[in-house]
Amino acid sequence: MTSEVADGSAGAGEPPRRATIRDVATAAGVSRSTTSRALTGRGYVTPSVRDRVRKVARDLGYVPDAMARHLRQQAGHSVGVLVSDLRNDFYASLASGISQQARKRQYTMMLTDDGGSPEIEAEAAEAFVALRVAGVIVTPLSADVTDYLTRHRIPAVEVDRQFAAGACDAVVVDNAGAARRVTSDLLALGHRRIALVIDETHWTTGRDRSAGYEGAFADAGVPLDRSLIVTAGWDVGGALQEGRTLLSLPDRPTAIFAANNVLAEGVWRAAAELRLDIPRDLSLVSFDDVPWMSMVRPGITAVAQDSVAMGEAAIAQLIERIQAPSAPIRTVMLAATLSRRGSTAPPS
Amino acid sequence: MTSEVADGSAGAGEPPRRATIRDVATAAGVSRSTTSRALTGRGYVTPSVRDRVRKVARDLGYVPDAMARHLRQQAGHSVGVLVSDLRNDFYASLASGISQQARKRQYTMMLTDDGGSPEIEAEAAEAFVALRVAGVIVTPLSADVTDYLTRHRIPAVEVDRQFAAGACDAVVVDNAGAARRVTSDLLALGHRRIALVIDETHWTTGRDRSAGYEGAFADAGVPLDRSLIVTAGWDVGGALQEGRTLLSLPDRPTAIFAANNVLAEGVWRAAAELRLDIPRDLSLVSFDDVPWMSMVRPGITAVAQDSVAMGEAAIAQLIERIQAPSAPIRTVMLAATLSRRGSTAPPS
DNA sequence: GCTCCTTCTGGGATCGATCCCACACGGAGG
DNA sequence: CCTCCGTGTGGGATCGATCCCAGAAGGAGC
Repeated sequence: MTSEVADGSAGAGEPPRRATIRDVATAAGVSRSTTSRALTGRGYVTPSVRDRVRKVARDLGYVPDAMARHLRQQAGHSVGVLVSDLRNDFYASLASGISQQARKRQYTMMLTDDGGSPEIEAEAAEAFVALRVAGVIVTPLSADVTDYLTRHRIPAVEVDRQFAAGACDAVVVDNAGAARRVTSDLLALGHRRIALVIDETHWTTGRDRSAGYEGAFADAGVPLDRSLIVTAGWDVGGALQEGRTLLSLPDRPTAIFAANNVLAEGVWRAAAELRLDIPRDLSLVSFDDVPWMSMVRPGITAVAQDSVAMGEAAIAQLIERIQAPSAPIRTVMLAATLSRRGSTAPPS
Repeated sequence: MTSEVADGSAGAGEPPRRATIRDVATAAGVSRSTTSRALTGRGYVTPSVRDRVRKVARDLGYVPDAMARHLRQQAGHSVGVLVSDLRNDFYASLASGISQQARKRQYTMMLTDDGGSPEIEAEAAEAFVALRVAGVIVTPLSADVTDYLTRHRIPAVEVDRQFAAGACDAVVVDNAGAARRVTSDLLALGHRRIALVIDETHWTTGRDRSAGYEGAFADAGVPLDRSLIVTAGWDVGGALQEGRTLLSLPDRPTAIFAANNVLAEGVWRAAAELRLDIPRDLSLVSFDDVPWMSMVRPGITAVAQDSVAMGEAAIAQLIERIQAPSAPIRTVMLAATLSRRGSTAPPS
């Protein structure tokens, strides 16, 4: 970024073609081959020639065409990233972690936000194939994505959710363990009517988190009331709606475990609307520790996933897969930590 | 994404080359030219041939190589996006808006998060040039980026901040007007010691927001105490530190205007630490309305920028620029709205 | 003097898709 | 019968960079 672009002459009308390796070669008085060797550093070049070529390239503002290079080398140097919703703090910081690590490894990142739509997810996957990305990191909405990418020999890593278990590398947190732990804590405080507000229970994160919740009941020998497991979709509005219903029941739950930050926001807003005091009238715990949870009074106890670390782990896994395409498939499970705050108390 | 990838035969060992247009042509029994015309829809093809070619392509799982296509056409179909910090809600939803609009227009998005570092910003710009993106949308850290891109004939649009005024298209909100409005409101409530906590005051957003703040004092004929203008950097920690200092002064301000959501978070946390009651002990207003501001009690009055709309406007502007490279340069200014909540009151 | 090796350079093919151009075919019109 | 035009198809050049290979130049060793 330090040098000037070649600009023909001072006039204004000339076609402002961008400098190619041919221009550099001509200006330096050597062949294209030599120029290429001088710039990439691969192969023999006399030092003096190398320096001259490099200087000329800089003076011309030459930037090699990544398209042409990758076409020839049959391997791109970008990673595709496909997340569900950038406006959700969790995905945003995941993307942020991936972006930083990718850059450190000299990869550029192509990011798409599928908004939870499988059609858009499929389109994005096709775009990644067309662009010949080196690999893809995805928070999948179905098993199709990684299946499709794998058929096209593009390494893929599933993050957060895991659909193609055993068929694709993955980086997840210990959803079941963390869910069991927070539920056990609520049971130990004396709660019995503990609701689970969750997006869905058939897929991976939802399945594991609800399994952990159920497991805690089993551990404690407390019978489970399945009517307290409510699926609330993927937006704050839905969770708000479900929260209102749940908290208006004659025998409303004394505690709620919200399975992610969006659901927690909805439930929290519902409780605020109904003027329920946390934790006196309601204990609330959440998955995904996001900033607002330590700002509201009382703070919300939450399972913290280190999303930046997840992004890093995903990139690391992807790079290994690119370098060793036939190494055994691996699932990395990260531990989750618990941020205890003031949103839980014994039932009154 | 519906079809299978060609897989030679049932065996395992064959080199799994990906299908090219040549394979499609051979399988359909026509030439590459005809195949290209059939698939792109440009030029004459007999309908029966067209359909046959398309079917063959689908059966083979053929996905055209975007690298090769763009190399030939000398024009990429991705837009580069460069934002400061994805973990900040404002930039994340900006990116989200851009992503959605870009996809609608059949562009893919290359996103980089520069973390506030001009070096990374410069690197990213160079990567965009190398990738021959069709255009770039950037929240600039210096005038260099758009200058560099412009020299390389890559259309660029500055969003949020504006460095290269007059040299580059831009989409901004009415920072000065909105800042003046909220400051006037505070003055009208009777506040006189109103602090401004801001990231910096020399660049565009900071300059305009502080100009609005100062303008309101001038309008009201109230003298300004410049010691109450504090620059607090770009992270929550810095703002927290400055907030502590400011709020521990013997004659501490009765109101604070935080110039963005990160600064507001820091100030809010400082006030909470010092057990100051909002709005009784301190009135607080902010720029950037993010979810937590409507969750804490009382809610924080904030200037709301519609970041999704900003993203849309930026893409629209960029596409126009791509289509008309020499049209007059334009700055689009969006209005900001005010979300009034309970965080302000007359000084006690 | 001859071979052999190392160092260095340039020519041309290559990646995959597009697109210009030449040409073939068949029917209409003079 | 010959030309002209519209329709449809294939051959080959092209985009920009890389890389294989041939070969030149120069020094060492026998």
